[in-house]
Amino acid sequence: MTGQSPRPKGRRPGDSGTKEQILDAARDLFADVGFERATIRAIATKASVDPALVHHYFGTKDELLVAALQLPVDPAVLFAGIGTEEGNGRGAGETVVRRVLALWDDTDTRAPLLALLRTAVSHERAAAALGELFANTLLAQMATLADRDDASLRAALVGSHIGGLVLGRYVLRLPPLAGAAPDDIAGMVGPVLDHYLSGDLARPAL
Amino acid sequence: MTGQSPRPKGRRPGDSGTKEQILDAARDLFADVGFERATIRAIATKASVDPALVHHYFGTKDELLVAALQLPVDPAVLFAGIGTEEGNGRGAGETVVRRVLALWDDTDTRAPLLALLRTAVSHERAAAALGELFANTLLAQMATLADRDDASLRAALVGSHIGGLVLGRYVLRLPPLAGAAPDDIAGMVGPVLDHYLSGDLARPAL
DNA sequence: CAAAGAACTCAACAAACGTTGACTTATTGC
DNA sequence: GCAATAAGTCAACGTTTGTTGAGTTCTTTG
Repeated sequence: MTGQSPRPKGRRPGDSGTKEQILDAARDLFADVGFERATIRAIATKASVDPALVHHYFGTKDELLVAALQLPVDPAVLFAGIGTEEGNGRGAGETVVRRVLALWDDTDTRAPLLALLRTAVSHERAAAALGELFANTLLAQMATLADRDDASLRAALVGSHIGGLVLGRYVLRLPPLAGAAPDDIAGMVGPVLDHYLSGDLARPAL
Repeated sequence: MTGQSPRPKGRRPGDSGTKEQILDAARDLFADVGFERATIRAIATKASVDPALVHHYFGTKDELLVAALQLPVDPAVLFAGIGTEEGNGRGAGETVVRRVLALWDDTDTRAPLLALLRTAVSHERAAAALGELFANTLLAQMATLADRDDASLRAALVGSHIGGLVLGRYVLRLPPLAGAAPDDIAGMVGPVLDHYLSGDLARPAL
């Protein structure tokens, strides 16, 4: 092995999915080390590509960020059925927790979500995006509750509890949380979410 | 304004609290923009000091981080009384929430805490520190519950819920959470914490 | 009052960063 | 089949970064 395969110079024949490779690499690195430490050079290397190509496709690094942060999950699906007549009451919260954990336990979907969370905490723009995401989509799904005047507060309580769960299990990796089975967690947290969704906030029935 | 006061060259007379100024500046910047974007030069400028002095005192930037991350709050005080005979049952969770919010609403104590949270999400070392902090000190305060075999799980649930609350109110700034009065939040979240602390996790009394 | 050391600045280092422009190769439209 | 354009590499740019070593001024110790 003397010549270590110097990359060919021009365009590749056929349909190389290079653009997606770059996005995948970017999401992986954003998720692993956050926005600042994920250098364009590292992303390019991971995608087996020249750094200049990243700019050729996405322009500046910030633009690459917003391109990589496009959610692979429709949040409306996550909360589908919450607050409707059938989905209301017992089990709704548990279902949501189970869906969220399933999403985060799958390696493919975890990367972009972790990337979003990591950057949201340090990047003002991503924070706003995540905030709107929770506020709008969760609220929109709380159909039968939407007329209550405290609906957005209820949504915020639910969202923040789920956020804390994710933070503890996947970012901080608190042992009891990271080690527990999804069903167990859903069984314990779900009822609390139900309470936040439809219970009496002032006079809790505990 | 021709000569813009070039700094004197040697040691200052008297007792200049420069070391603390540097730590304060570091905490402010870590809290504002996170670890990576808080450059040593910016910290030094904010502290009205030469960048080299930062190294003179704290060595590498990572060492400055751990020095700045020393909590200004004894977490044991935060959870004092939780799980004891008097503090148990009604009101314990509400008290904790009120204490936590008071801490985060105070600008002086918020900076180092925000710095800790921001860096914990992107820095492996800070994440471990925050994790241990919650696990150990919260657990240690749950006196009467410590013999239960699920004590650490209960502590993790409480900690993650509080973490989510902080995340939503101070980092993402979700309007309903950021705008609510501390007492209102404590009234709604407190009972849930009580449930996590001493309620029946498997068969929730909702 | 001299010597040791702490506090402090200055100038510069090497490395890494995001970004750019010129160039080469394949594909597409007419 | 010939231009226009997209896909791709290469080498280099100007900054900014963390960090260092030498030098200067004050304080402390004996």
